[in-house]
Amino acid sequence: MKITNRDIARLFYEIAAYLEMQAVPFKPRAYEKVAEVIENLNEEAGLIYERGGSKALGEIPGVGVSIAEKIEELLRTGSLKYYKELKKKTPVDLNSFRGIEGLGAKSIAKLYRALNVKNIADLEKAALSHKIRAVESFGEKSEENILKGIEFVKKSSGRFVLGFVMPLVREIESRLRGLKEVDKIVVAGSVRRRKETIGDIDILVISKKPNAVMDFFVAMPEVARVYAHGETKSAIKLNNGLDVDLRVVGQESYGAALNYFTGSKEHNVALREMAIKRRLKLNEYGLFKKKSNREMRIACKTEEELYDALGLAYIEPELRENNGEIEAAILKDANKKSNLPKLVGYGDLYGDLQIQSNWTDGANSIEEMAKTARGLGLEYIAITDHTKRLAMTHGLDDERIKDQWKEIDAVNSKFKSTNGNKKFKILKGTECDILKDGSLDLSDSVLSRLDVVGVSVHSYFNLSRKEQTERIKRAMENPHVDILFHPTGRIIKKREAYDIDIDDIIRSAKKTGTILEIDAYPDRLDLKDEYVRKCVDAGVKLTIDSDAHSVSHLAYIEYGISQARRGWATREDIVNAWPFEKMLQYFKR
DNA sequence: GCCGTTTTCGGCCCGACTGTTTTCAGTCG
Repeated sequence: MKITNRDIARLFYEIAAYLEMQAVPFKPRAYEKVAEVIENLNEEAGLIYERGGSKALGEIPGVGVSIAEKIEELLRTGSLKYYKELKKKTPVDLNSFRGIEGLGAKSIAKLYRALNVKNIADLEKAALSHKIRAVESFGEKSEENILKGIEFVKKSSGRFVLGFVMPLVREIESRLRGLKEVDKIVVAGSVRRRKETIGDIDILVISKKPNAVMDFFVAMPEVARVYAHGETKSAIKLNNGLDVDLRVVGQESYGAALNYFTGSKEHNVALREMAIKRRLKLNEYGLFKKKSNREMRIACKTEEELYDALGLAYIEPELRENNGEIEAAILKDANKKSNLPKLVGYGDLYGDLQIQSNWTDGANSIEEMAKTARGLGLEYIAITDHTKRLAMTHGLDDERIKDQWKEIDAVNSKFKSTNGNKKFKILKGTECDILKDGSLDLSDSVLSRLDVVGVSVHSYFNLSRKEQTERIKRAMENPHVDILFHPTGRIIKKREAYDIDIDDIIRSAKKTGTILEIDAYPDRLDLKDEYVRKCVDAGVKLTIDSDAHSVSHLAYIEYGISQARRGWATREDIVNAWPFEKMLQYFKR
């Protein structure tokens, strides 16, 4: 089995937790740090090792002699003795506890020692029978919080964050595309609709020799289990727990099959009802018309044909949730036009307005972030490091941020001198903390000198709905504030959004001219699609930002665009899809 | 266990909240 950087990082995070359980000093931080570095590496550790052996591994920041040896052992044998020994000492299933807020390694260790709690099922049993409150340093309240956490985990389990599994999806797709027996391939299902989390992967292939495709598919190295291995359908489970279905259809039903397997179920049901009204029948094999006791297949080679035959404009996959898209797609007889919006496109963004650098908790320098962004085709970025309230990130204060401006000026003039014709600009920005009372973490005089001011909440998540809403509204009323970053604070599968009145926030954004962000980081996607649509309807402008903390995160902006499209947003709704000067004019002056 | 040097070992992002205590450990960002 090939060991990826993700595998190594995950193992090191676990080692850190096991060491933490034993109260080993400092080592946990060392493993955590190196896990983070490896997770964000641009090159696979396996390739680095092939190129330069353990010496090259040692050049990775955070990797010393001991960790280089461990990576080497992992790459060569696929497992790690040190990890196994640690796990033997406290044999708890760490992954099953992930997502339970407030329960860290030390607490898990205590519960294991006192009650032999090894996984989330044990934990739930212990909490329900009130055994946890009897353990030292736990009480009634902690028991309650644990049960709440378990509820949250149950709700989000079994699903995968789209942006985190997409690299694997694309790898499998391109492998299959490379087979000579494959004529056409599309990943359908919720991946194609770009849902924020996916339950499984549905792949559709056109092939005249399906057996060869299926044999290859079930024999891939990541396959943990084969559920089915047939001529038209195979199903597997990957070693990361993700289920993948592969279906082979003939060219003649491709459009209908793609539509059927893309879903959503609700969208398909509504389409079938439309077909029935027109005396047609729609299924995964085609759209059929009855003619003198025989069924005739009409219009199924492409999805466009299919929709057209039903009197509809083509509906983008991101909209197919039966949330009004079918009604909007109805073609009016005279000019064949529909009410569907022209969605913002995947190549439509000019810039990125939330990026962290190594001035705070980012991994790369301002110049490195800028170069990578320019390589991705962007024309500008804003550097928006944290402010001092976020002590852990060594957030900037009124003085340090001025030092940062000097560096930004220097990098900007460097770009100018070395790239005369190609324009690229770094804007001076901030991700300024909103304090408990809605005031801001930088002075107004500093804020007024920035090109772009983003504000966000990182503390006091538990305020009442009223207090939290008022707090954020007060921040938006500040005349220097341009953007509210990740407005609801949710982290998918990890943390619920804080309690706010989103409609009130949107009204206030409209009134104050504040832009709301679609944070594109894969497990944030904040605002979510439903709220994006509310903004679009209310005429509140949006921005799509990567929230990158390293150069490898800059490409995440794609998932923010998906979220915007799922929220029916057009180019007109997204300020960083506008020409630069037009966007600047929209910012509060 | 790593790093940065003061080349051989001391220091390691830190402040605030929460729930448990009654002075603090654990967790989070």
